[in-house]
Amino acid sequence: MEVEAVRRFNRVVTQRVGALDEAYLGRDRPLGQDRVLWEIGPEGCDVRALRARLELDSGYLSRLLRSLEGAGLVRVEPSVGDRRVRIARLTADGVAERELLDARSDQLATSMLDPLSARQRDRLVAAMDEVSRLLTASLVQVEVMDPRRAEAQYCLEAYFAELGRRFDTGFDHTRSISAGNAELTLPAGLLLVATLHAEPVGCGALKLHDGEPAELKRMWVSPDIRGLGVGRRLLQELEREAVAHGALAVRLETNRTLTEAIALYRAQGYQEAPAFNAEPYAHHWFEKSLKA
Amino acid sequence: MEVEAVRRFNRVVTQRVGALDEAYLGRDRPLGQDRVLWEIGPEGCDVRALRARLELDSGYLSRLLRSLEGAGLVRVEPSVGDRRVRIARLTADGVAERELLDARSDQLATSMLDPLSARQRDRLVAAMDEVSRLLTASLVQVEVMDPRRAEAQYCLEAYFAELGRRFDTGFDHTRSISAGNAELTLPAGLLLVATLHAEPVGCGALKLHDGEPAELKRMWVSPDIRGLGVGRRLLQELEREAVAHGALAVRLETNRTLTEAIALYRAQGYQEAPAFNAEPYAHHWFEKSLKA
DNA sequence: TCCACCCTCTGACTTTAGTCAGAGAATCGG
DNA sequence: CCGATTCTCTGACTAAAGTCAGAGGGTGGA
Repeated sequence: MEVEAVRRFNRVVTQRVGALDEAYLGRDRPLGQDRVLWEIGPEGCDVRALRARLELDSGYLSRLLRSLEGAGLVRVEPSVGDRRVRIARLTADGVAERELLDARSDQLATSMLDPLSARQRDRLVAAMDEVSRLLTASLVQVEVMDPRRAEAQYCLEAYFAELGRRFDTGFDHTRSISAGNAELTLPAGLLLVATLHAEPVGCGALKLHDGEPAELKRMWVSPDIRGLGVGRRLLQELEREAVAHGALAVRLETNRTLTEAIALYRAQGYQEAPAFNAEPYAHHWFEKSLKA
Repeated sequence: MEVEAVRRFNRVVTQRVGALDEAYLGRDRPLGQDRVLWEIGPEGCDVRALRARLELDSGYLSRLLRSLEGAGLVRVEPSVGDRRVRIARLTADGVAERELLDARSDQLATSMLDPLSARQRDRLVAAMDEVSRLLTASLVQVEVMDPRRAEAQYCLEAYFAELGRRFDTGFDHTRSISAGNAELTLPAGLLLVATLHAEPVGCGALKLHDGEPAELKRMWVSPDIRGLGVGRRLLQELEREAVAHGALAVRLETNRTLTEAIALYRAQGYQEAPAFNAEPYAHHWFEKSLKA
């Protein structure tokens, strides 16, 4: 049974990784401090970002930083731009401690591989990779988002930038058919954004036309997480939304350089169709019926 | 790099499993209490065993049990056989709570699979299985052990019992060539025992003969963990020990029904040889040179 | 300039986890 | 039956983790 296997996995892994984590890391220092030390990184990091990434209470984090400062591992100084924000930086000692943590993490990893034969090692590493990838994939959340929000804007800009890089002709969005913020807000349309750890990693939009097929726009997935099925999920969610808003079909146009996207559309049942608009950057037009 | 992959795995998994563990379990009750509640099980369990399995301080465990008793989830009563020992049993409420925990663990597992496509799910489950298996394998420890210790005796008895079941003729160890406790203690010989979480899961022994090949005896691996390479590890360790004690070769006899063992010997470079003793239960004799 | 809001910090808590030293019953071996 | 040992429990701690309220500077828009 699938659930059984997952539970067995959870048990074995938390036991193994958890136990070793404690054995190797956080020996001299409480684990909380180590996590902060690690997260600050060699470049330094402002306190606000630390709090967000580690999900710590501001009072608690402040205290942890105070301890690290006391130990001479960290300096906290006001940011230059906004003097409410403070930036934590590692001292030379702090950098050294962090490297020690790094080395210990390596040891930990090695200790998991050591007792195995070369062949088992290869298989374990491959399986771990697979698990990492797929668990990451399962952490991605897809939701309807106001296109004016920062995460949405980030995706749209990344999308345009990528088109600019990939199209033979470059890309000037003022020449292309529009899909502005208003057009991507209900009832005119909507924007889906995929996030991973609250960071935007993909998007896809729909323009709704009463009685006409819905138009699919702005499909983009961050290069960092391609191959995890996020594009497929966005597409399926968009189709669900289209149906929910009364569309009987979806259609879209795309550029010949976007080969993964074209493959995705075909795999999801989209049929190549004659041009239904005059998008100057398009080479292919697709359509899919959404009738049950 | 292998170590990189393992570290990425550790990071992703502790984040994912750890975060969800806390979200789903231990909501009403501290996690320590939940672990105890779970470990007691529907049958009840004596306090000593709980302490060993959860590796808890006796005072601490006692307090946890007191809290659970206070909440009406657990009854602790003296054992009938030995009245120093006390047995913890779940009350009706306790059983219900434990089932709730169980259901939550299932939900947790489901929430990991849910966002994935059927194909990704299959791959994730397969990879998790592989990781569970191989991490379990890497937790197995092999060490020289006094054959009189309980773990050693457990293995030897399990070994005899299995021979009894598998040999066409049954097995009476008084008719077989001996390898008693004294013969498996240095300098006459030695016994290796493999343990997983301090429980014996396999063994293998060596009888040393000055100037003659060492004799390999008592190779056994618990059915629960076959296929994890523990047999191979035992065999390799035995060969190392044989070399360390001056043997230039190892030899062994075996019964035709022990097909996995025979395959293992062949795979590890053992050559079938003429009978070097009159073991009544043997059909095959193997030998391997240990010269560098 | 004023006011609302941000960001970080301190002080004053609570809860969880865990350790250590015995006390007090029960058992076992001789 | 005695003494050593085993098992569990209580009391008295400590450390880590985390929460909450509010103080006190800083910023940015009306």
